[in-house]
Amino acid sequence: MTPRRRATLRDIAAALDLSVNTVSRALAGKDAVSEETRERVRAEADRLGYVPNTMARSLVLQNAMTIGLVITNPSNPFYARLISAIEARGRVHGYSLMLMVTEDSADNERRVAEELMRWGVDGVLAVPIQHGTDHWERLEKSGTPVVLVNRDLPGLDADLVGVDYRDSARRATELLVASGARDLYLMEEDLDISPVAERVRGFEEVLDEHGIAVGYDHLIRVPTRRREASSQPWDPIDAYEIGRDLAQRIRPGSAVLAGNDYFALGLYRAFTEQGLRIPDDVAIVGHGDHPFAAYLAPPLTTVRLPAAEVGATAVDRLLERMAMESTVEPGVHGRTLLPAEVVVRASTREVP
Amino acid sequence: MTPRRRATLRDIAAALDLSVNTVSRALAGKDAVSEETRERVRAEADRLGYVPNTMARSLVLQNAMTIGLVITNPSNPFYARLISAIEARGRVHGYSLMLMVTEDSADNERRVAEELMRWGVDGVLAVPIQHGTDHWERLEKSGTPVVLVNRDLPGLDADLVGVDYRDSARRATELLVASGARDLYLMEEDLDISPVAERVRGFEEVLDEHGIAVGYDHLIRVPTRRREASSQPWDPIDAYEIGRDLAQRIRPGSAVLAGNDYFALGLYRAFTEQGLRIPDDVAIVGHGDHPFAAYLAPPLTTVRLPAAEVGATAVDRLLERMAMESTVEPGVHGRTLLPAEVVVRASTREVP
DNA sequence: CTGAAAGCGCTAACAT
DNA sequence: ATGTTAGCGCTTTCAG
Repeated sequence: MTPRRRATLRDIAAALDLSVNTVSRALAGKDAVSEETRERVRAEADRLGYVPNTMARSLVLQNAMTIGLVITNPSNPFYARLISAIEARGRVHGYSLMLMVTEDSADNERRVAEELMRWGVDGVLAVPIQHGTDHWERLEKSGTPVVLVNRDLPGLDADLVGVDYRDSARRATELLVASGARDLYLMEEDLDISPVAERVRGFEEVLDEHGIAVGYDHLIRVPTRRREASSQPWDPIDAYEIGRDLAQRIRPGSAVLAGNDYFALGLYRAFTEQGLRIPDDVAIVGHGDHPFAAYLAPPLTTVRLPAAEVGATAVDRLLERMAMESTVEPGVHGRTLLPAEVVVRASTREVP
Repeated sequence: MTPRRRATLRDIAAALDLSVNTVSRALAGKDAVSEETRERVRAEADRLGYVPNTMARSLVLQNAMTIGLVITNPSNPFYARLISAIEARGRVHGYSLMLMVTEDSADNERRVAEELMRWGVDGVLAVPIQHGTDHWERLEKSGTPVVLVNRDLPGLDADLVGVDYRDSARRATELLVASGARDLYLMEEDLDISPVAERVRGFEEVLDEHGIAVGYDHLIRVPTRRREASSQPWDPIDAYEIGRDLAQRIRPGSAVLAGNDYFALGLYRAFTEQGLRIPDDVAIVGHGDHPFAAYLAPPLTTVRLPAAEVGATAVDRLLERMAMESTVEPGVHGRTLLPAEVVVRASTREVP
């Protein structure tokens, strides 16, 4: 099989003794072409296995029909679902997806932002790390709208579509307090990102409202492991080790709100090993509602994140921005926070 | 901020009163340019925020510097890790990733194959479904090499990089037999794909070698749920329901080999609820070594899949094919199966 | 060392 | 209804 060159409009034109232009219009379904010609063109295109060249088309049309997605780690189930949702919604509108993975590295992020510029993608969806805004600004200034997803980036004037983590933390904390917990812990990844900050805020607000003192050790930051590419997003081992210490000094009827279900997983093991009963001795609430959450013993109460909605909404927002083109006025960017739902299962005590 | 047009070579040339050509060579680092000119060009490019236009470049160079990745579902943790690994390895070689999601739909697969042709990607990595080979063949015939990943596709003359599931099933089954199980079940998704077929083969081979009869009901096919986009890859509920029935008729000292860890998860709950003890009454082995596996009670014995290696190897193989270009001889495609490792934990009985 | 010309494959004026 | 011309941004002969 000779890997032959792809057929072009010119090939069709030559075979039919027409101009390239006519062939183009015939195939594009424009009006100024006789039905007969159109048919002949279609037939010849079929015969030649003609496939339009998107790059050439994009070059002249000045639109890439592509959106860039910058994500930290596809192995995080939330981001995996986000990718699916974004790809699906993009395709509906005829857009292809260029995927860039940063692994939470600042260098990577700069590099991929640059690469996206080179490609001239029509818009960018990004889960940003917290190291500088200039590469995103350059993108925006060159006319490529950027929509932040899940994580906010203070200092950058861009749209955001995310989850209302402050509210989810509030509701989870309320649940814990209502079920009798007076000794509450919040376990979060030691990363300076808005979802963590928002959850801390919601958590502390509720404790404050109930007049519950927040001790210096009630905010547990789990050190972020250096992770290799394609690794798991979090390793429950960290939470497990912390949980073992915690089990020693924890008082009966306390509770832990975990920033993700993997932490909860580690805590389950740590507490169980130490003879603590869930939820009688310690109540636990996770975040993410990963598939395993409902199957733990006891089933984990957790916060279900609206991944599909966030993805679809982010694409829609980006499309709106793209439609606005040059008419972008600074300062009008919106933040959309979608509500998360607390799924009550058996790792929390009944509310009387 | 006026979303100004991106600066082009021509802008630089005009500003410096040079030809576009000279600017191009200066920036490309070609020799035939004086150091002084080169410096001036660089400075002006910087000043203008010049970013080369990859599309234009690709159009003339006839290479897209892009590889297409066609995957069924990013929410499958194995595929999520594959995506990371492929993206990382591709980037090392200067390639960007165009991601297409099929959700195991034949229509989607045809559509994305077509789209990849339009883009003129330099190569394609695909986790294929089992519905026709012609769209992949068209890709190959147009000069775009295709490397199959994880799943084989009989009838298509293409390279494959995957996991040696027959071997993993063999080893898992051997372990089960060695630990005393005589009543063995294999639980697999009801999908006609090579990984399942290979595991069935390995499973039956070993039983056969040990003179253990395989009953008609020892191969449990779990019906594939119609799943929405961005959903979980498998819902443990299916395995749970089947497990409840199974618990009724299972004999002491039996064992189940599950095609994925989610099935194992459902079985854990079903068996535990029915008062069966793991591994004493039933031993269980999963596939995937998902993060939760080590944290179940008891910790799950499972097969760890070499996702990162498969991804990296697939990219390397694709790059080799791309280098061969037109010198492709049919029939020389290779199948590379990477070994998986059985991680023995506590859901299987000790081997005496 | 630099420039002029041609062309990648396609679309959009502007003819005819 | 069809053809001609021009050009998207870049690289590559080939001259000078």
